[in-house]
Amino acid sequence: MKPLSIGHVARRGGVGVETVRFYEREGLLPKPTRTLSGYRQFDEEIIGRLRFIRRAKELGFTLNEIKELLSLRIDPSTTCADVKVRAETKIADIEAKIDSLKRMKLALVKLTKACSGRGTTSECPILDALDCEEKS
Amino acid sequence: MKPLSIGHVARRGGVGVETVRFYEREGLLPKPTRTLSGYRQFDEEIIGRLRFIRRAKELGFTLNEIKELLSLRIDPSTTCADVKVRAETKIADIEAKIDSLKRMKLALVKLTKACSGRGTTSECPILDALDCEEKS
DNA sequence: ATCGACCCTGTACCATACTACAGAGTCAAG
DNA sequence: CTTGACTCTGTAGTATGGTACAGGGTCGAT
Repeated sequence: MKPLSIGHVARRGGVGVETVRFYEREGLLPKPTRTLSGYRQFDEEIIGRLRFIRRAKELGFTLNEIKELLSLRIDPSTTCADVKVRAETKIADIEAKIDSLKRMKLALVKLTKACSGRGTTSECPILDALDCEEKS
Repeated sequence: MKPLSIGHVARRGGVGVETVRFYEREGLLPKPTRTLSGYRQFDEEIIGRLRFIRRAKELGFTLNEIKELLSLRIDPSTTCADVKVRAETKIADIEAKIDSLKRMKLALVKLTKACSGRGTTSECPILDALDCEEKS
């Protein structure tokens, strides 16, 4: 296998060159070997790793969580169950976010329903609700 | 009305002193008058404004959006309908976020269902799915 | 030999919403 | 008059996930 330049792996992994260097700094990618002139030399599997990162990001994992997933995979003593736990934790996180957003939405919907859409801002129930007079 | 110190409005508004100064810098609060020695002098209504900001944040508005809401309220030519449009836009934003999170969750649930939780990471369907072999 | 495309490091910057100082001045109570 | 609580400005740091240079060096083709 001939080594690939950073530009190559970036293109094929669907990220920018700067992003590859950023991931390397952050420990998501191993330190690659270098040519005599200092150029990074990657091999094919790094492209898979970049795609892994992209997919995990799409699933809502942060870079730190992805780093953990990657280290789980590398450590031979971890089991499939360990990975499953991470995924389940992430599902719970996502559910909590969804609930919170639903509550926000409900509150806003209530406000817009109360609002006729007519008149000036001085009689706007939306702003009034946010105002929440100190009197109370 | 006697003027209030920054510490007072911060406590009563439910935020920190630094946050009040930050909001002032960001244009969410008007520049207060000062004592001869340079201390800020707020009046009661600022506490309401701080609560307005807190509530709007809870509803998912960013500080920039809140700044707009506040300026809408101040500008006498804007109508209640203008505010309603902002609220409806925010509802649509929130719905989009919820949908995106639901898709993430679904994908993760599928993966965890495929995963027996037994065996080593080399046979983990979750990691495999993220891997997405280059062969394909 | 020269040109453009690529690569290197290091630093600074984007948005978001604060938070944490340092180092100084002020105010009110005892 | 001292002490402690409070305030001031200005700067820098937090986490997140990068992006954008500047100012160089290198590689391959012509």
